[in-house]
Amino acid sequence: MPSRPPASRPSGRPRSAAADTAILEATRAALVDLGWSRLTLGDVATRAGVAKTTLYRRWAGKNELVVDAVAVLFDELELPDRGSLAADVEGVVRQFAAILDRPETKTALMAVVAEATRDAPLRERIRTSIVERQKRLVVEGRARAAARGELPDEPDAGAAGRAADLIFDVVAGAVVHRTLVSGQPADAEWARAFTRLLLDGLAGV
Amino acid sequence: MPSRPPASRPSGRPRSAAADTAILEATRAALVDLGWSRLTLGDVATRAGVAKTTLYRRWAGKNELVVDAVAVLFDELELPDRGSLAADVEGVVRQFAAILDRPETKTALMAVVAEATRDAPLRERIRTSIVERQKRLVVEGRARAAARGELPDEPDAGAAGRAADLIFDVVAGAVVHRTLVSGQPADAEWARAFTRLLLDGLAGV
Amino acid sequence: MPSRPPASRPSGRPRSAAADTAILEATRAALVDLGWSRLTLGDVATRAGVAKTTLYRRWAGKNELVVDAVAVLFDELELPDRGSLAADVEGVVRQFAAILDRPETKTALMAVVAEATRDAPLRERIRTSIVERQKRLVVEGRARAAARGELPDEPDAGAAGRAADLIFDVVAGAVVHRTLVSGQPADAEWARAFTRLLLDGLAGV
Amino acid sequence: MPSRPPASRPSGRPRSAAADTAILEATRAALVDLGWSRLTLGDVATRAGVAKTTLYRRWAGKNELVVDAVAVLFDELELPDRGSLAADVEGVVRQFAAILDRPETKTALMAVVAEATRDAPLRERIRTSIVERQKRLVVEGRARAAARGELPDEPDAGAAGRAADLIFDVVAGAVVHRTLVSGQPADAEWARAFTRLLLDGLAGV
DNA sequence: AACTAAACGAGACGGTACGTCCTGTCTTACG
DNA sequence: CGTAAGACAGGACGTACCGTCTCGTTTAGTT
Repeated sequence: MPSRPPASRPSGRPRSAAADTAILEATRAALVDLGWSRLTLGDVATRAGVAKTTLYRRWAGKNELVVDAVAVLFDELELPDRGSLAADVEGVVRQFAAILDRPETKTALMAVVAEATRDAPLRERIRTSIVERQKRLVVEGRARAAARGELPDEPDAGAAGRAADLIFDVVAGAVVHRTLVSGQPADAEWARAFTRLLLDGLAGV
Repeated sequence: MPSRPPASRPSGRPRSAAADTAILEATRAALVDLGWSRLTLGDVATRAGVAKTTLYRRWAGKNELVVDAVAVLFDELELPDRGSLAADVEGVVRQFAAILDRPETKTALMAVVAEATRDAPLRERIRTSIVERQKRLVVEGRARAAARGELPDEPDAGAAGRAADLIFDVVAGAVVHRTLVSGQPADAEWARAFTRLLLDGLAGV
Repeated sequence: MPSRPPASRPSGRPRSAAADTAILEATRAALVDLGWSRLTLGDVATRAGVAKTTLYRRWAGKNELVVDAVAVLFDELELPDRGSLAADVEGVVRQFAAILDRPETKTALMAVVAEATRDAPLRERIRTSIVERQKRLVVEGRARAAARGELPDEPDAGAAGRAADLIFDVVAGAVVHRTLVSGQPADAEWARAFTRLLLDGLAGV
Repeated sequence: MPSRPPASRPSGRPRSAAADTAILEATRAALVDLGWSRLTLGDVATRAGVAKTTLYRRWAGKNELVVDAVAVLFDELELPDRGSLAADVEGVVRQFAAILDRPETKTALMAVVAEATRDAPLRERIRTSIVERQKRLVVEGRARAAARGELPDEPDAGAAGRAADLIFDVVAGAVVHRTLVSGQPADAEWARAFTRLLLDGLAGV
């Protein structure tokens, strides 16, 4: 994920692959220890046993580095068939909450989102590295629910996409807001209540 | 909102009230111009025509100052009776989206939330200054809907509180996620679709 | 000697005089320990117990700092009446050689002269801080010799100035070249031989 | 002059002779453009169209390289018979002044001398590459003057050597000090005045 | 009207991190 | 094995802010 030079002819000494992974691991460790705002690239470099130049050769700055360091954590999310739409939703909500409960994601996610409000390339990086990548869960879940007959098929691809976007924003937004803004745990009880609301709507609560 | 000294004997020159408002205005202006991360307290002081000491006498640091400067913007939210629960929800969603579209809130809100993940007093300040203060909208809206017969009464106060919390996280989280994380506009069409989902649930979409 | 801001109204906290002297002393100590090329301003600041900013607020860079730190050492030169022109010359030559034998002058003098070849303000600083200030020795010595009848009076002030310049360049240049370029000690024997050459010329050797 | 490896078996690809001269020329060009302190070996390598490794294989560092690059310039000095000792001295002084007026010598000579104060091998390199090599001029000039009967013969070789050292330091030192420390031109008038002083001594001025 | 005590502007202070530059070494592929 | 290319660890650079401090100067409310 670090920016590569034009992939023409690799002349000179090649970049160390070990450095890449060491830097990303060091970044996550530093996030845990220091949080986003007190994390410094000099410290990350030291932790990784790497010179600052090596780090700056690969990433433009703190934001880009942190996005890459954190993005991979969201790939843990999976959607095993739990038998019903409600169980699937509840399951993924609790997985997502668990990831957001980690100190490295907690401190980093909102920070890079904040930075991204004034930095379009960073916004794009977040979108492709995190948002779009996890949207698969919604698509998969809806397909499974449709196969079970719990939801109607959606023949219009455009409408299906918009619906997936909406659902993703609602689910992810609710969990993020609960844990990071309201500062309350998204525990089992909350996941159940949220799932009921999502499936049945306000009237059903 | 700036921290006052123990209100014992006000001896010596009193603090300038003009300085307070000048500082908060300068903070919002600096947020617009520079964004959160490039805002510096020295610059805010200069813009406000105030010495740095004056600023630090009132606020502990950047985070506290920014929370105070931004919190007031959310007080613009109101809930006029638009005739139906759906119209009320859609209205408040669009108001909230409009506030989040301002450059000063956009850049500041997620930044202070990120800082708050490692700073309990700041978390509390956000909760009381912003979150709890706006939760009134949910309570009011539900009461009105109950009066209209659109929603059942909720006799249990505890359950009502939990439901309000949940709904607030879902609504606010969805709008925040849509605009700041996904980076898409929460426009009229989206507000309508979100309202339908919130009221009728997934099955109804 | 550090550059002062326009001496109008001293507003704000005044500069620490202690910092000035601590920095200059630290500079000389660092020159002794490290030599000119390995001296770093960060290290000088640390030795002086001062922040780098404090140092840069007063001096534009390494060269200016070192000139000021070293210039004062040349003020030790004096010209007591030793009874004859030859004795006076020999005395001042040996004093000058002793100063140039110190590690801090040895490493610093030629270095700043080298830098000055591409930096007119620095050249001027060296001229006024060191060269012109010590030229007094030549003027004084010649006056004394004239009083003794060893040298003719020089009625033309312009010619006297040019002669003083020439003599100064010859004396200082010879000692500097002997010690720093040829790398030989300007000891008593050499001082005597040089004095004889200066007074009597090549023919007399 | 670049350090050669033990002259055993020249196995493998031989070193490029063209590289040596290209590097020395590039060094002189860089000295003219940048001066000593801003000259970097990376830049010299680039100018010479050579890799840094090639450069480091031949010279230990900046100082050694610069001494070699500059030393050759002093070989231009010659001592044609100008008919009298005075004319010979004045001629060589003006030649030497002309060489010191070049930007590459001006900036480099004092810099390497300064470095040499803390680096014995470098000091030796300067002595053999520059100082001792040019001392021939003094020896030759004195011999010619003796042949003309302007100076007495010096039968004692040791004394002759010491006298040559002294004269060299006086002449070279005066020109260097005049041009680089005092920052004044060693022009024709100055050369004439200096020559008179050197030949006749202070009393004769 | 004079005194007192805190707030005020200005800006220097000791620090920390920045992102860049250069050094001297190394690791590739090529000749 | 020499070479061009360029990545590497290390370390200094000069700048920007931080949050604190020390000045001299207001500005209220006592005395």
